[in-house]
Amino acid sequence: MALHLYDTATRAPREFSPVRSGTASIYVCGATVQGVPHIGHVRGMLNYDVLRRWLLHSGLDVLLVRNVTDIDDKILTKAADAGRPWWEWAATHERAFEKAYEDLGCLPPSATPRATGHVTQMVQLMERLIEAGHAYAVDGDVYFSVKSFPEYGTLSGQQLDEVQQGETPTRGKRDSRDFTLWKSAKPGEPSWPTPWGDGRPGWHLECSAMATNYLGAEFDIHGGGVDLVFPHHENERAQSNAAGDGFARYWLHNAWVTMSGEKMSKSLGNTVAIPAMLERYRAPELRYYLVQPHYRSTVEYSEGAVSEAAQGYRRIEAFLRRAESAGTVDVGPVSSEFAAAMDDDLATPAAFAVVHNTVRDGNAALDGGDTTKALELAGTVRGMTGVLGIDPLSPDWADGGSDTPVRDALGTLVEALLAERQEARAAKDFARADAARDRLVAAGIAVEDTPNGPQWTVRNS
RNA sequence: GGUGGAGUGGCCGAGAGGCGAGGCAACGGCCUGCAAAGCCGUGUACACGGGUUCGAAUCCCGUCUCCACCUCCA
Repeated sequence: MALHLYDTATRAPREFSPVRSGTASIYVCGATVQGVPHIGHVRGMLNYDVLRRWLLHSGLDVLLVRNVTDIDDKILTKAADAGRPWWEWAATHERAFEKAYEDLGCLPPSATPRATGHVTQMVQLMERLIEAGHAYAVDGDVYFSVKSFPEYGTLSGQQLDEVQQGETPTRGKRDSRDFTLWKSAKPGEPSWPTPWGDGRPGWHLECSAMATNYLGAEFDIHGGGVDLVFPHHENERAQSNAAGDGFARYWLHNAWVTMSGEKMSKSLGNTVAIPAMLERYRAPELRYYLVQPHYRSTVEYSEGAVSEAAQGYRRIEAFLRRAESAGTVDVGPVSSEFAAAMDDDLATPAAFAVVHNTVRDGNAALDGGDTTKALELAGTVRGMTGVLGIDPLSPDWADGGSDTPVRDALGTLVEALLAERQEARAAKDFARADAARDRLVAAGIAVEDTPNGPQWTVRNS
């Protein structure tokens, strides 16, 4: 079975076949860098990271472009409120987003273009649109003429006559539904020169210009959150197709993270910031939580659900650690059930079920002394969790070197207490043995007796 | 008003006409000095009311509730 992806434009899964054989090109709408990343932002990007890993695993070369909207009304407003330069505000939050993505194991994009760096491409696109009669300039503003493009609305299923019109009708528009490509300069705001006067980019235009600049006039996949379907992606598609570009062949949209049933968003103030989450959970645990549900299903955030997910991750991790003490665990091939699940529109819930079934079989093999089989199963678990980006044995999650002296010191102390406990156990002085274990547990260290002697781990939550 | 999505066992979360995904929690068993981990076992859930069918959580009709987009949003 070949990979099928659900395409918003056709409302059905379609077999994936790339424009250029051997290469998959993906454009994902990245963040408007105006604030701190929350788990909703990251959830979407994680979904595309899993898609990318699966495409890579399938033998394709993958180009993934994730843009940065670094100029926008909100950035200007918030920076002004904070008394900071707009460009500094944007750069600061861009770094915060980059860090969150990186911390959670997103592979680095092929490019992360910023809107402010692509004004030339935007001007060129507007020139083409104006020439073709799809756009017009009025007093320094440039608008896209919605009526000039009959297919407008087909991506989102909106009927043009039913589209509610914006509350603030801009004068100069020929039709109130026309959308802004370029905004004329206002006093005190940053601006760039164009043939129609100084101004700054409209949101929709920048994505069209950047996507085609890096991926070509026609590329494979355009992704983003469901909220972007209309108007953002509808507008992008209209602009680019009207200008004669084939643009995206598949439109993917990920669902929300909600909290108490409502969309997590800055305006509602119900966000859970990534840095705060990473203080309480390890990155792969949080990633497990966000990647296990299907990408088109809403995830209802709750503290309990995250810690349950963390438990699930630890089950996989514990199996691989057990296997490691029995022999070398190399990354192996994924199972056919896993591949079938991933090919079915990235059915990660089914893929996780396969992983857990394999873990169970692997644990049973270890219990039964069948080391060869156990190591083989552990290898496939690594292969599968690698595709999901949560391989517990991946160097990505290894502790940094900075706290190595601390760990060594801790290890020495723990080993000393464990030695004392072993001594007491050997002497059948179980009260003293348990006292030693209790001291460790109280300090947050779990002790497990294994055929290879006692093992200890720091329990961080 | 238009468009799209959702209501599943104690919890999370899949599935989509028949054989109870998977995880977490719980209980029993094995193992263990005791634990922990692991393995084995235990659950008849699909918003409500009708209908179709040998058979429905899955199809049809109706009802209720919730969410999202149409303004910035992953």
